[in-house]
Amino acid sequence: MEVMFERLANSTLRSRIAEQLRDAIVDGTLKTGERIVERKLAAQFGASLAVVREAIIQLEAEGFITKWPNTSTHVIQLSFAETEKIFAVRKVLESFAAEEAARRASPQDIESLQKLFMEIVDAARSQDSRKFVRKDLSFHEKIWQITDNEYLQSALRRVVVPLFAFSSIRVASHRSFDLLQDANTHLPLLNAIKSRDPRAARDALLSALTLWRSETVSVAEETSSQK
Amino acid sequence: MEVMFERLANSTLRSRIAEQLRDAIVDGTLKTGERIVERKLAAQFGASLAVVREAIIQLEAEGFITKWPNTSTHVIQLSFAETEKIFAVRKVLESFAAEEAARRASPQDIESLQKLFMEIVDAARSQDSRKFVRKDLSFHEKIWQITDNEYLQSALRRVVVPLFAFSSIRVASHRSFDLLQDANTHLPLLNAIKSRDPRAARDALLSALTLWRSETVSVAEETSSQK
DNA sequence: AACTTTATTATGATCGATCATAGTGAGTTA
DNA sequence: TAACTCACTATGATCGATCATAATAAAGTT
Repeated sequence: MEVMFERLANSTLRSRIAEQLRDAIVDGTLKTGERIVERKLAAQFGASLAVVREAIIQLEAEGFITKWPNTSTHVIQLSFAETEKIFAVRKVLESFAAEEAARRASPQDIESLQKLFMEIVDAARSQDSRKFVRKDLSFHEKIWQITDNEYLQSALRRVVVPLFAFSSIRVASHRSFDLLQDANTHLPLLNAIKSRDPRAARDALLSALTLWRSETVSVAEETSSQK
Repeated sequence: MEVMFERLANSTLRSRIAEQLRDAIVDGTLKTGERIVERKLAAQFGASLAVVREAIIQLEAEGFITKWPNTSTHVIQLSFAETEKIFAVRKVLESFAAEEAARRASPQDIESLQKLFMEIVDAARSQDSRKFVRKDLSFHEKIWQITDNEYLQSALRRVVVPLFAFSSIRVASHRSFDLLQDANTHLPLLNAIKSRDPRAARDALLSALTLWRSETVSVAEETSSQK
């Protein structure tokens, strides 16, 4: 008899450390611009400096961390201008992803998108901002995944995910009313994908992006002033 | 008196090792799919295992190297399907970059693009395939750089540069006739940017891409058969 | 002979220690 | 007081050694 087992957790120590750090940055546990001290992290993880450094180097290449050689290491800090540039790229990439997703989504895909959407709404209702940001990101990542194009996914991850580090700041400072409203900005996109309409998906994504952009940019302006 | 000095070369050992490896992969010195043994590299570079590993991890995140945890490390090997996916993303990203470059190119930018184009032609004439590939890539990178959008640049690097590892295979196996012809496929794009016509730049890029795609894909088909 | 089990080895993963740099602050000189 | 020099310290960069895994070869079992 063939029993099904869950895939084992990320094998190497490095990848697990990288994952934890990435999550912490995305959900705001590690704040934008915050200094990272390799030795401290190593002590916290109970791991050697070497693995932690390897994880950090990986995250640097993924765009979450900035290293100043021989000086210091920080969580990325996006300026206003940088945020604008990211959104310019995001527009191009994610609208393509939305189109593709609308073309290729299977019933299961749509089901799990639907589920993720409801989890976003739940998180909004319960004012759990960390969960909100994580589910929000999961929703987007699911769309990227539906495209079945790993390169599109990885480019989007590289470019878009760091933005969520800002989201978590914004989101944490708002009231539940705003969260719910924000959650609902995902609905038109979800519906367009449901009805497998690439054009509509593209349009829905683009108009939602305009909204998200202005929200994010305003946070970037505030935080960048603290140098 | 104030003397001008050149910026010193890449500071850290790791970054220099990463750079050398990247170049070697791009110009075909390290072949597609080839196994990489960390210890051997460390010995060759006269450096410790740790730094070499750090460089490798960085290059993995950049898409040049694949690590099989606890098993082995290889230069990327793109399958036919993967190449197709990359070109789908490249189309979206690089056409945007071409547009932007046409909008923003300064006279100096255009001059150095022109220069790079001539260097491509030179390399083609002298049948120096390594140089050809490197200059070809430099030409594209220059365009990306003109966009003044680091995120667009890094996404393009991540997605497109690994393709050049294939180019070097293709290019090395052809006769000079083809190299020259290939060099000239860049001309319409150059001209469109020169005349600052975003629309034309986009079109030129897209039609050249169709060509490059079919060339690259054919190599991917050959090499992927070797497992 | 075919198949399983057990050394052996190659090599990736991790560690603890050391080196090197850049920022800090005490001391020194003008 | 200001500016410069020089330890000192924090911490990133690098190293050499060891651990752990997976592929391979050898030995054993049926």
